[in-house]
Amino acid sequence: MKEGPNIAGIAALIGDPARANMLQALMTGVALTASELAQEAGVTPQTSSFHLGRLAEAGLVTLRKQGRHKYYNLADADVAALLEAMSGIAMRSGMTRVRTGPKEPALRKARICYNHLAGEYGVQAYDSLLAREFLVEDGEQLHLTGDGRSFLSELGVALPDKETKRRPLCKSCLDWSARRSHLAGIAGTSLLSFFLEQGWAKRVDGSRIIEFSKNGDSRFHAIFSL
Amino acid sequence: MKEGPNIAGIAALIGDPARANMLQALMTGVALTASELAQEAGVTPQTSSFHLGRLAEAGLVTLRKQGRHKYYNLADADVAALLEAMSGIAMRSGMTRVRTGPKEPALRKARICYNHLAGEYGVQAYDSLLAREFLVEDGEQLHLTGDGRSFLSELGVALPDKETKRRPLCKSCLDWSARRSHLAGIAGTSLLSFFLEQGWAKRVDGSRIIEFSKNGDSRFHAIFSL
DNA sequence: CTGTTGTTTCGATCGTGATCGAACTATCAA
DNA sequence: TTGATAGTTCGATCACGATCGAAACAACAG
Repeated sequence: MKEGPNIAGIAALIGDPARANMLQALMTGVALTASELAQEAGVTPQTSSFHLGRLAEAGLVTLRKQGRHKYYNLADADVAALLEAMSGIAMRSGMTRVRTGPKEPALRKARICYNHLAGEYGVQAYDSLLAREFLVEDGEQLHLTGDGRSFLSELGVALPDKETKRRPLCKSCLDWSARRSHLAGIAGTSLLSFFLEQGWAKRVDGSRIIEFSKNGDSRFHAIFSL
Repeated sequence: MKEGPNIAGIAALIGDPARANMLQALMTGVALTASELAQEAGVTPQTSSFHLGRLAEAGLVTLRKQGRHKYYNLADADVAALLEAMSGIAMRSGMTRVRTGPKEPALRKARICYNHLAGEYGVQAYDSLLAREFLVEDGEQLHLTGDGRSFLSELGVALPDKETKRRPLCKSCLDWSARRSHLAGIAGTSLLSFFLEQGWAKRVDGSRIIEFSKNGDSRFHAIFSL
């Protein structure tokens, strides 16, 4: 009897602890199999299967089968952004899990968000590109300028020739820790890949933490100074 | 055993149909009493009280008592933004309520989001202010320029002298229908009030729809042209 | 003081949905 | 073929949380 989209539906979906754990695990950006996600959520494979079915049905995750495995991913950067936003509100509501480990500071510094770089490093890169007008904001639209394109290319960051509407080259994503935007979209993904390939940074075990080496850190700040 | 904020907590909170209805009702920006919200959600006052207690505890809503009434509001523009983002995903997931009424087009055109203007009109105003550099983006920060301030003042929009960190003058809010940003913050609130006071637009019953009069429409487009 | 209305607390009920055991279907490796 | 691993479907269980009746408390109007 009420107008509007069914908020409660997706919220209830994310509201289950097992599913929430799965989604958070997928925030690392890596594709995970059903059983890995079961492990991650602390449930048996059957229940995992049940939950993943619901998540896929709602379009929150996508899957591609490969042999006898099914690899799951977050459906979209939008979904990732939603989860980030929710993290932000959960944070300040004091609804942190009891054990707020020592990992958290590291998470604030640099972490992976779906498939791009977030945290202080992510925000700094974003602001730096913006300041030099390598990146321009136009409403919510975000565009890479000609200068910006050549800048990244010379650096060695791989970029596709042209962008489509479905997969925008640049996109801003809200950050729960810094309360600022950072770079998402294809360019964001490529940039993170670049850092990892150069060995300037690497992932920490199965968490979302990105750790910069001493060398990588100075390189990063040289390139993305303000 | 897991790091990070408890996403599942707030999601579960929003996931209950009754609470979701309440929150959506509060998206109109008006303060509502506990019994009005009970009506809105289709539950008895007791259950309403129960739910509101939980929502307030989690910091999703705030309340101020006035006599024997308790007026509830969304806690924050951030909460409103989260609900908007969720609407967006619920939309495209095809999780709309069975009866997708004729209201929806009107909602896309212009609607109230917490306490500011959203929809096509909101986006246009935002873009227009940005194009004339009355508004500048700086990361996620948003600033009103001197020109912008005098522009709005001359128009007749009331603005406070200075902004605090807690209540920023300008803020961008993501739009589920247009997938763009629109203006939130104090300036956004004042702007909407201005439209309503001038009689250029008015609310439709208890919904989120904002309806512009023929005169108001032409005035609006004259001011916020692109 | 006695009514009326708004809101809350308590207790009991009841339904929905998460969970797992068991059995079943795929895919691959010998 | 046999065996092993990944994933699913079915059915039954079980707990949590939403719900409401009854009764209390709070704020007002006579």
